[in-house]
Amino acid sequence: MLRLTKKADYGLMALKYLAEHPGQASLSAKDIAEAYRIPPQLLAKILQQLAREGLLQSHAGMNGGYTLARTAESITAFEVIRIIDGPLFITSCATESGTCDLTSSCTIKEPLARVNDSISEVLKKIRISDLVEADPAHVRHSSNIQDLVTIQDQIQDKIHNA
Amino acid sequence: MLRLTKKADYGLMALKYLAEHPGQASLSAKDIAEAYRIPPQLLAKILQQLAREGLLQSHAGMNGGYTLARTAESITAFEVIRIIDGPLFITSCATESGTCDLTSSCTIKEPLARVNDSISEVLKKIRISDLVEADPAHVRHSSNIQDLVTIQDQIQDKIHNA
DNA sequence: TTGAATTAGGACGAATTCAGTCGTATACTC
DNA sequence: GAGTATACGACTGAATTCGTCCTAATTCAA
Repeated sequence: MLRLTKKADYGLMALKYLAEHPGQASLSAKDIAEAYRIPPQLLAKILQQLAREGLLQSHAGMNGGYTLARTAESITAFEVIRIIDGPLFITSCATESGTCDLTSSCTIKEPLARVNDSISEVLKKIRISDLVEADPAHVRHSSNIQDLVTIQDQIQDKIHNA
Repeated sequence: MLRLTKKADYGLMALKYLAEHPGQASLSAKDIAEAYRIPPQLLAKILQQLAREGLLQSHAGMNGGYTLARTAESITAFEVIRIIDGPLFITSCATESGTCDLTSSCTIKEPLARVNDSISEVLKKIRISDLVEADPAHVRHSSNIQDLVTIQDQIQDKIHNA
């Protein structure tokens, strides 16, 4: 099925929310959880992870909470997913270095490693700021996303004409 | 983690194996399972699924087994994965039509739906025949894969120069 | 300085998904 | 009919994911 975990989803949503409310003082896990109806304690742990990895700045105590530690433009979906879900491997046997550590019997992995890379690259192009502007009515005009769509078309054409 | 299930892996491996042995009469699930040290009964079910969906031609009885129902060039990794793992959704709430069926609270989904599309496209470019020629030493010259890599570079450039 | 709000984080359990097995029926070949 | 396969549903155990609970530690403010 190749899907993100809910945690990663929640993490992206939370970062988006923070990016949407830049003026305010820090927002608590509870605030964000209520906004999206996410289990608060679960979200809390996700935010802690993101803070530990330097994506968020945390602030304990009264009126505490989280703020983005970096700009929304500089945080990619790839980073977020990687922090929350761990390294992304499409195959079940690949290692971080890119090769398969099973027996030589599995030779499928080489091309799939490339798929893996492609997915990574796509995710690296998606920034938190892209999520913010992603109002369904206007998303087609979002520059970065549009780039991806365009290039997707190029791929189509290229293969088609091959 | 965003990974394929073992079943999908096994399915791809089996198809690759069949594509590599075109001359022979049909190969049994047991034959293939032994070649890759996969649990035979598990592989059997996977092959049954693929046969049901028209990717394989099955043949019961003595000297029976499976053969590719279509050419290795015409079967894509996307199809295989979809048949085995079901529709591929990167988000946990997306529907087959592409939109999110949760409350409006989750607005992340639009851009991620595009990621989803991108991944699908990449997987559609990988054909079983690509797996066959994917000897590590020569994979870089495999035309189709090379296309992907090249286009990936184009994406890099395009974004970089934006 | 006390108390409420908040982050930090470990331990745990429930729910779901995945992997693999078993048993039985059916089809085909010899 | 015997032997070899596929077909397929039911089931179990393992792994993963999801979510909760509990207990600190931190910070602010009255």
